[in-house]
Amino acid sequence: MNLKELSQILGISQTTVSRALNGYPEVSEKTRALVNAAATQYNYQPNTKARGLATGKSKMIGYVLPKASQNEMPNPVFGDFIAGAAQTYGKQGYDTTITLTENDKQAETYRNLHAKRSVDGVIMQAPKENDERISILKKLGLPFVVHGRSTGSNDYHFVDVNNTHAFARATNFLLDLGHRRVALINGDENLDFAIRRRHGYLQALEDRGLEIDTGIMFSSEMTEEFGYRTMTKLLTMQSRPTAAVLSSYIMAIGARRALGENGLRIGKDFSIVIHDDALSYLPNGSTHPVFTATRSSVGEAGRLCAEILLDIIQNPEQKPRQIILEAELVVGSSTGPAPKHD
Amino acid sequence: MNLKELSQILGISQTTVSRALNGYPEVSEKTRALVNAAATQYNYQPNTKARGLATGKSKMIGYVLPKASQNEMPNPVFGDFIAGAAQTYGKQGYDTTITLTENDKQAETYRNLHAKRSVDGVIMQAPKENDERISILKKLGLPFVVHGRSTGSNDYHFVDVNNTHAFARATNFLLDLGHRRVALINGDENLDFAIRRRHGYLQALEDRGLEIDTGIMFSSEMTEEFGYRTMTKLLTMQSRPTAAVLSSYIMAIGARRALGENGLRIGKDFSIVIHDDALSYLPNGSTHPVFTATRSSVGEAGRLCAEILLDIIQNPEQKPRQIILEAELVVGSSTGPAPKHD
DNA sequence: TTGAAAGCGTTACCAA
DNA sequence: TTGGTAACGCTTTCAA
Repeated sequence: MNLKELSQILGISQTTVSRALNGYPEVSEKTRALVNAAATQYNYQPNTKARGLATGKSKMIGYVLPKASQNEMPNPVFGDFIAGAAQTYGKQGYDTTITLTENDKQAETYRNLHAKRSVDGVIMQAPKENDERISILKKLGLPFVVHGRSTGSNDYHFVDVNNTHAFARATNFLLDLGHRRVALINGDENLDFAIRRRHGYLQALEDRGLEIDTGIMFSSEMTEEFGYRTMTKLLTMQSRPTAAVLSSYIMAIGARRALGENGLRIGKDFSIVIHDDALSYLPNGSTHPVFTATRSSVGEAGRLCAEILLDIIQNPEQKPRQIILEAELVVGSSTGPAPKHD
Repeated sequence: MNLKELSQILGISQTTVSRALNGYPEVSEKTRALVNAAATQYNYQPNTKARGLATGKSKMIGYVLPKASQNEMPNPVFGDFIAGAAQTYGKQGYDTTITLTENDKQAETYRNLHAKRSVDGVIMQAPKENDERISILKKLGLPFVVHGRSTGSNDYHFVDVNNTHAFARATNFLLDLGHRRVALINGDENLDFAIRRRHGYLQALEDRGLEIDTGIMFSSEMTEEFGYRTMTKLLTMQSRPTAAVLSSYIMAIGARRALGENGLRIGKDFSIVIHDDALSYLPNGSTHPVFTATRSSVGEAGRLCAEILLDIIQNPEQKPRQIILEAELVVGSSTGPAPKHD
């Protein structure tokens, strides 16, 4: 069923039918009622492409995912993120499209997306320092919102978590318990968020005048395996740490395994604090000893990104909206005082 | 840059330019070269909507996700699934669109997607028994491939894992070790895959004439929490099982925690076999003791679904292609013989 | 308040 | 081998 057919059935011009359906005020209530009834009856829905062509808008939001991060992106974090956003889009009649691309072809992908006019705006994720994608999007004039921040430029819209603060607090939490050697098990420090987390960790140590030991600071792709290997390594050190701050729940699972294998009990022999952006697989009211976690809701971030993006699509030329969310501190049962050690 | 502008620059008609770009044979090599050069130079990309309108194809594949399954879908499994597929789409110039919808409005969403002509085909996931979505998609004439199967009808394209076999084998594996009371910790048995897994488990027990005890068979949403609670419950039973088959890795993490808290060692005091569709966060060559796992690659399934879908979009009226993948059996180090018990 | 017609950027048909 | 033109299905301008 298309407009032409519908208007013929009704014996009214396409113009009027279109106007009635789109809520133009100049349509008489009588015809509007007629038209709406018929539209419902025949389940008429305007052809997306035709409408888009006529209006110059595609009503589509793009997400570009680099293939290289297949282990990183299509994980619970990304799922939560896009789920939070999709809801907002849906309400305003926008759809979501995902494009997978080579890691080094992201810029090109954005360019093409724009050239083909297939999206009205995009969300950019996982920025690096001085991320080139930002300048390209700016040059293209394609509306975009960044999830995260890219140190280096400042005039773009973003939603980020206060990673620095979250990690400073997490580290302080352990220092307050009396720990003096606290390890850092961080995500890939090519990414901006991991750099900030590191800063927070270092800041907390420096504030107390504690010595920095890069030998107990680790950074890599956030996998269970990396958590396991790193914790195993930590435990064999001669002057071994008594606590650690971890950059994701999945790494913590690996770390926990390593502790278990070495007969160490969490909170007794070794304390950890985990930061995770999602923790979505842990339902509320969980009996899980989350140890001590700082958690940020990536779903919330996704929703905020979506709202800002739709707003700037509809009225551009706003000055950058920049939102920094505070991570929530969840104190569980398993982080005890510093064990006596060495 | 659009066709008109490009053709004016070249001093050639739009028709010819379009033909050159689309590889029509009747274009002279000279003009084709000219056109291609100019297209590259100006980064001309045909407007998706205009092309779609003219050709009647949208070059879009739809994924409809029910909100209710926010804990279920936007998880590693879904991520892997869509990542595998997106690659195939990309190669053939298709894009992917995701629509989030209320759980009970999925049928409506498919209908609208079709009415708006915004997709050429869809992938359907997580079928129930006699899933109504299948009959609706058939009625609409919208090409679709199901990831999984829906007992009840048979004339549709699908890619599924042999869940029955995987679980029969997993159970037999434990029975072969001497276990006689093997528990089942399954996913939500409203879903077809979980029903099949249950069948496989029961089959293995029946084949040996063992008694079925529904008191040690559990089914719910697959979360760590459920794994923890269930295992805890199992361990307090007076005639407690000595082994269990688990329906996902995330539940196994919870189960492992329960075992640890009760001082039981996996493979010594209690054996488990895990089935998981993804295990993507466990890199290859992992030192992780996957215990014993049967694993199926959901990425592979995603790719196959994508290939079939593109094929039936291009030439419909094929008889149903139905692929059943065998899960891989990964034997780790931690599943020991049946512990002496009671 | 309604309608005719132009226009959005392609592809595809028919002539040349 | 090339070009003019209709058609895709909608919105929007202009007239009535």
